[in-house]
Amino acid sequence: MGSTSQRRKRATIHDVAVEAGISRGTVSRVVNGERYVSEAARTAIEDAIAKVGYVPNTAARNLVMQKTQAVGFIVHEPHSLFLNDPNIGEILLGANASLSDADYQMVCLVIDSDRDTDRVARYLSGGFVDGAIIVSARKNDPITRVVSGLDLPAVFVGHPPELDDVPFVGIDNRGSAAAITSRLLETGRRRVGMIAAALDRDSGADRLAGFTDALGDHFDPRLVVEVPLYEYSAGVTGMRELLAREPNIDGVFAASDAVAAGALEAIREAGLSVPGDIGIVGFDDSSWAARCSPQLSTIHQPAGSLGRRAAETVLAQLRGDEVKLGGILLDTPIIWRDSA
Amino acid sequence: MGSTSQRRKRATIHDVAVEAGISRGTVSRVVNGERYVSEAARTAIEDAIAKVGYVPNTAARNLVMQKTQAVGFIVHEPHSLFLNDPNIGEILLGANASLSDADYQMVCLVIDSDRDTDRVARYLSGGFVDGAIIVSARKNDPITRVVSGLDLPAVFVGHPPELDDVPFVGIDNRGSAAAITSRLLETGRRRVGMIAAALDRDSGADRLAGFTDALGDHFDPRLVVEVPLYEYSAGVTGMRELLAREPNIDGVFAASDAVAAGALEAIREAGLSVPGDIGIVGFDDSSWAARCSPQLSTIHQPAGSLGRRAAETVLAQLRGDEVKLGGILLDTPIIWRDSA
DNA sequence: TTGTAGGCGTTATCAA
DNA sequence: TTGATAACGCCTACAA
Repeated sequence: MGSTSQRRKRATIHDVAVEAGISRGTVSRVVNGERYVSEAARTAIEDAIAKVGYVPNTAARNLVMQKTQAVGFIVHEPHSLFLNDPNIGEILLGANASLSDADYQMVCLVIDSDRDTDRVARYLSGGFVDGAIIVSARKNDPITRVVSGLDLPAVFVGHPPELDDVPFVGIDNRGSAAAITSRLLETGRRRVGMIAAALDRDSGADRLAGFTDALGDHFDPRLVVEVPLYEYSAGVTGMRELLAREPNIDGVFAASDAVAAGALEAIREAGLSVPGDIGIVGFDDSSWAARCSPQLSTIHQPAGSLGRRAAETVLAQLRGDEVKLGGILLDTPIIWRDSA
Repeated sequence: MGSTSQRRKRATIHDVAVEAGISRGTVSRVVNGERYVSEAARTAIEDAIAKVGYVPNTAARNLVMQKTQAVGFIVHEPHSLFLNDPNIGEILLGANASLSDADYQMVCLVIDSDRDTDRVARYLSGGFVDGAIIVSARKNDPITRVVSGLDLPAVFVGHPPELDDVPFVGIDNRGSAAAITSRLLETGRRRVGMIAAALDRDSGADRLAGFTDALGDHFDPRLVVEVPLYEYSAGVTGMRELLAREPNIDGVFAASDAVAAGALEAIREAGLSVPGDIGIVGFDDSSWAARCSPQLSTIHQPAGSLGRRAAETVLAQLRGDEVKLGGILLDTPIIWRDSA
């Protein structure tokens, strides 16, 4: 028993016109709800539409209208990050909300291999979308090249590496990191270290820089351990390493909440207490933060707002508004809870 | 300083043809790498393409080719679920992998409101995709109606409510739930309860049914507490309730790993130990499972494979192959760890 | 208020 | 090997 039920050809405006005995022009008017259509014609056409099961072919419409009412949301992340990053989902939802309000369809394109990169580049070039929101671009990214070559209205979430004259929305990772580190210092901790992650990316490097800023003369490179990704497991190993290097450590800035959660685990397994023995702070204010015990003191990353602002920025470009190049930085309040 | 750099009109095949002094037909052949083009013509055209910055308009191509090489991946979930469900991401990646191999573009459409539903329905009808993969359809879902009205090649992930004669790929929630409950029973637990979640969905209802099956005569409705979603916080409250109803409970089947993780927290806060006092098992084998302490005994849900199989199923339909209606059920091995 | 016809950017058929 | 030319399905002046 197969599903081979003759896939019948889709009805076109022409079919409707024939069925209703009225010209295609008028059918088109009815479909698009325009004025100047007689009641008689309208009902006849509506009947015909129902009868032949007509549904407009948007691709054809786009071709003639030269626009698609769609915006691409491009996520370029390796598996593990895409699945674990607590922010991407919120950014996506925020962007979708704004786009949806403006009656634009968000089309999410996932890049997970070089083949994907090429195909997405083609897709973008193909005129399927009127604009693009790009999350976590890489340096020397073909996508970036395509976008600027086409001068497709686009906005980046996070500072695109090596690109300064493009609109982007992000946060001040460095300043935020410095702020929460200072706050941690103010609680009287003397030996504070950092589990730095993702140093190959702006966010990671900036958070480390902020940490360094805040420590000033007290900065001790031995108290910084580097891990590859913003991951729970990286937090565990990172913290173990830190403890090995400096058993008397009493404060830790983890590069993200997930890392902090892992660190908590390592501290617990070492028989130490938080915040008693060690004060620890994270970054993101993701669901990890409230779920840990004790709950994490952290930096709030306004992921939903990032998505919304990004969407609004491309929408503005689409409208033809002036858009300021360079970054829009959103606020990142410190959320002080129990872990420090 | 605005970004108002005259968005110049995109070059078309026609422009290239004029520039190269050759007909559009030949240009098209070059673009599509066909044979029977003289070297001279080819290089002339390639130069012209580079000169005018030509990039094919895929929308136009699709119109005439009557296909798009794209498949929609439709996620219909409320915010919190979409962000927290550990499976969706893996399903998406699995589907993308298969689609990518077949040189299809996956376009992910997120439905987050009624407006979204309508727009996605339009998008699907619009001829932008050749097929669709639908995750977590609702009963009486407009999307489902559109898909079947269009008879667009489609496959569901999970059993679509009230629909039996459509292809879908899923797992045997009921059997799996019964299996792990039995396994828990075999460890000698006498008072075992369940934190049942998402009973308004097939997966949730089936897991409860499986639990009931396994318990047989020993089933005690007082030991089942219902929570709305597969969430950590639901696990915390659910477990507290269970403990309140039956302080001597010594076994728990949580409807998902996230729920189990929450239950662990509630058990800890009650001063009880796992697996000493209470044995607990989960469902999903998501990242929660390995992250808990003790690590969770659970059912492995093959999310990546679900995505791949789903993609292969629509790809098969696209090829015109016979596709068996009804479900393909994937294996769900028990992963026995430390929590029971 | 309605019909006609041209064009959107490609591909594909068929002569040349 | 190449060039016309007709679709593809739709919108939109323009004319009636």
